[in-house]
Amino acid sequence: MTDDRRLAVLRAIVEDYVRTREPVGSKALVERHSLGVSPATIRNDMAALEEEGYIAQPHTSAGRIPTDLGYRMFVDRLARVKPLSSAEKRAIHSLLDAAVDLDDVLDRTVRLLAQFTHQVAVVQYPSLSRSTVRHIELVPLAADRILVVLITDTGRVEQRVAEVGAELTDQVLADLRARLNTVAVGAPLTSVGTHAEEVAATFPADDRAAVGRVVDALATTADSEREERIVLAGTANLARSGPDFARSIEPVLEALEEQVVLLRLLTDMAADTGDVGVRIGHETAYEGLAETSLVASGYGAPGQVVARIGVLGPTRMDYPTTIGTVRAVARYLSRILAS
Amino acid sequence: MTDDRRLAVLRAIVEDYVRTREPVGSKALVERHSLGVSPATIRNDMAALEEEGYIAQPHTSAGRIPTDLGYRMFVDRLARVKPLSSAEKRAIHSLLDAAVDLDDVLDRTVRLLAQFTHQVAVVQYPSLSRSTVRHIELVPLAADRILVVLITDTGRVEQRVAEVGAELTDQVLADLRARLNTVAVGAPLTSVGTHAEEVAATFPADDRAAVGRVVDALATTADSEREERIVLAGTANLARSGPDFARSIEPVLEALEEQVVLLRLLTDMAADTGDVGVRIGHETAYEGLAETSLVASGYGAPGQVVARIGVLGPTRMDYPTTIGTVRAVARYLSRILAS
DNA sequence: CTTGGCACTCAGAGGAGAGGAGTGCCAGCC
DNA sequence: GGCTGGCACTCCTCTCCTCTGAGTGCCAAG
Repeated sequence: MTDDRRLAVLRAIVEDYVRTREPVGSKALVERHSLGVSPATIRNDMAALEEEGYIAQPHTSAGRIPTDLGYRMFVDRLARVKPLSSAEKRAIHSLLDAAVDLDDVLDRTVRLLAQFTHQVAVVQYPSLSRSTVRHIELVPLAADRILVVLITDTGRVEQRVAEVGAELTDQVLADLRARLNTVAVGAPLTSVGTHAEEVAATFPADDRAAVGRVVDALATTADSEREERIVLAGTANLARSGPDFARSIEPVLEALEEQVVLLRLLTDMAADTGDVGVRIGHETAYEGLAETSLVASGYGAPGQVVARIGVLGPTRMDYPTTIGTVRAVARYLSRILAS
Repeated sequence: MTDDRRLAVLRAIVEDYVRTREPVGSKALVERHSLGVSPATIRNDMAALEEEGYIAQPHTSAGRIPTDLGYRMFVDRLARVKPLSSAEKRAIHSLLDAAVDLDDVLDRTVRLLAQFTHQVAVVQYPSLSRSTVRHIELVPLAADRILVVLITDTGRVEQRVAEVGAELTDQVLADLRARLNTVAVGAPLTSVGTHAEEVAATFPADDRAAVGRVVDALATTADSEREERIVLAGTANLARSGPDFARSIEPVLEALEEQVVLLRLLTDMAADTGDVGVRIGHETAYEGLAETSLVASGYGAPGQVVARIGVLGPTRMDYPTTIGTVRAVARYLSRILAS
């Protein structure tokens, strides 16, 4: 028994199961794939694959189903990523090029991804922690209310209103604005807090308190942890995934609302490399996603991942196409943002 | 047969059905509610109620189920709105008071509403069309890119980047900013476009094109139609609604993604009055929501609805508590925003 | 108008049985 | 040694059937 054939069998099982959603048996396998051997031989291979944990039987006298490990093997060694159709490529171009700002780009992207993959799409906003400051603006709304606006190099615009007990003259405000920008522009957001406090310290005691409030607001705005955001689309696709997945949909919806879970997952994977990563079933280490896989990729400047996009669906998804789509969309998104 | 009793029967049917999710029969009715008559009498009433379209039978030899019309009657004439528990009131206070800005307030509100009602909660952002301008800010990002920020009296902050072909000197920009604010502050957003164009026309021809770009960006930002936003929470509650509702969940999720549908619904109802309104089943006039009801209320200054919040759930929901909750949360939200 | 009685209907539960897909194993063959 | 056909076995699934019981509509009497 050659190892090659056993892997071919595994691949065939995964492909057939993904297509039919039914356990696949030895006879059906030889019929659909030209493996050149008899069902009995395949049965031996299957027994071995089961022994090694790549496939499993729902019950005796049923065909085999890939396990998480089986999918893992498939993804790592057997799958050949499918490129996008040219119609899809055109759709990406025409849709994303028409976007007017960051919000719009990400919104269109996530919808596109959901539509292409027929699954739930996730887009993470460019992480504040890896961004640098492009500009800080202070806008007086009333004598004692200042709107603090923070603009990053990735195009994100964050704002917050600071209630500054005392009054701040336009003079002081202009001064503060100028100095903040001098110090902070180009610096990573993570350092904004300390930079800003240093600036605040140089102000006369009279204004110290009010300036402090403004600086606090700026610091919270720049606090990356709190401000991680994600956008979803295609949740209805979950319900369309078929009756076999119906049970799982509630916990998945829950996980989607608990954005924390998703964020941690996205951050964990593909943190290292910018390319597409896959988390299969239990690998997500989250109970609610035990029957779900996440295909995600970083995006941003080459070699510098600013955030991630991904697709969430049943473990029995079509990995080759999904991976291809996620990769293509991530690349195009990166290109758009770079311009 | 008195009309009173027939209505009492209808109320009993609705209440029991909502509680048990099973068709309710004449015998069970007299047992659970002290109606003082025999099952046979009730049967006559039920036949009449069915004749009038308030209840229906899933099949012969099953109990009765309220129709949309039955629920409508229940809501309009039979239900007594249930006030919030004091624990819930405390929860509202402690949670919403801790919010830091509009985004945060609405986010907390929608989560709260979902948690209280165990259904899908919707919050619409304060409509731009009914807001007035509090401030306009122009921030140069680069020589030819201007960030246009628009702040409304309802606390919304909208921004957009304008690519202004030519360069704009700080001088011109400051001038433009000052004049725009002079003209637009306090004016309704709907008039911002025309105001801004008038201002632009007064600039020297050299800058006219660049200024025009900025003004365009401002106008789109103020374009209310495009910028209606809603926030959702509790979609997982849909899946928790029980197996009888499982079929309906996919179209509902779809409707939720098609925010347009929801927006139209919200706008249509309670447009007139600020109080709680209810759309039941087919009354939503949207196929996907045929088995769903929407309970919504306006919020904002008294008599002046700036936007709406609501709850979406199976037609067989507990209307008295849901209405009570939505009303209470809407009122509290209004109070928070007024301060 | 209300009521008890009664015949009738029909969904749903439960069980029996047939069918069939799929398996594991073994003995023979290349 | 690996491959193959044959074969007995397992057990899920589907279908059909029956039976039960809740619930009804109607009627005649109170």
